[in-house]
Amino acid sequence: MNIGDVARASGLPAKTIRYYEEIGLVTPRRGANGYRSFRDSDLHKLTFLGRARALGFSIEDCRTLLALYEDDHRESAQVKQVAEDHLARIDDKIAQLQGMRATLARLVEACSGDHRPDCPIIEDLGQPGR
Amino acid sequence: MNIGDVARASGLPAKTIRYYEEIGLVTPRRGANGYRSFRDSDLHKLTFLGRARALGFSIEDCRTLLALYEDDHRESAQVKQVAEDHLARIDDKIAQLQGMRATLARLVEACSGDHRPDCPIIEDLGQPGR
DNA sequence: CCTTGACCTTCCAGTGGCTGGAACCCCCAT
DNA sequence: ATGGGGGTTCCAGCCACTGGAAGGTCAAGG
Repeated sequence: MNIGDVARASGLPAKTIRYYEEIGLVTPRRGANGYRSFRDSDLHKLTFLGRARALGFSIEDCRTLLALYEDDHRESAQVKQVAEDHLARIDDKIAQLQGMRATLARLVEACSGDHRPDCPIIEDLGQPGR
Repeated sequence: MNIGDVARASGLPAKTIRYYEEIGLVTPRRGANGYRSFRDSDLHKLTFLGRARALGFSIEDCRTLLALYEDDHRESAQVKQVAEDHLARIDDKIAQLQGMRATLARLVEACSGDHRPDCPIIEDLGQPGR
């Protein structure tokens, strides 16, 4: 399979696949013409990566998960640990965004949004604390 | 005021303040020794920026908001528009993260997390579709 | 006067995870 | 021979900083 084929099959852009090769996540062979030649196992890996990335795992997490994916002697506890850590980070992010959202929503609601310059949003941003 | 003073007062790292100067968000004067010399108005701007950034506004949004902050003839509708757009982006992000969270939490729960290799998380990631 | 140490300066490089573009090669159909 | 749709490499850029090196400045203490 050429890069275009695996791109279509995995849903990843060809550019991303080249990048993944560059950082050592996949190592396709090369044909006589210099083209990358992907095996089924490469496609599986790329699909795995696409899915893991879609769940927000970092590239380094993906590297770890991929190693576990390939390792018949993995312990599910290792996988679970990575996933739980990631889950905690997601929760942090959500909490942070919800904090912003709450403040912002309050300000937006308080702003008349008309032709006058008075604006609670600007006023709040001008305040040091909170 | 030197950069250290405004850094303490605004809560922004000195590095960040230099960066903000570089991209034209603040333009402190310079003393005879080459040191940046910040006026009160500069400090106000930096505080404003710190607050806006903490609410997740992009640098470009901050540039716009800062211009409105400085403009006595602004219309609050302009400010509100920027804030509402940002709010919508935050909501998108929260929704996306909650989607990830839901999937991930389900998988984590299903994983026994013991010494055996069988793992629903890895299995799910290995699946092409959702 | 000299040293120390805290402060300031600039410049360069790196982060994460791609993405766009230029310039070029390869292969097949017309 | 030509055109189009693959493929290749390499370089630059995105965002918003952050770290570090190498050096200049200033005030206090010995």
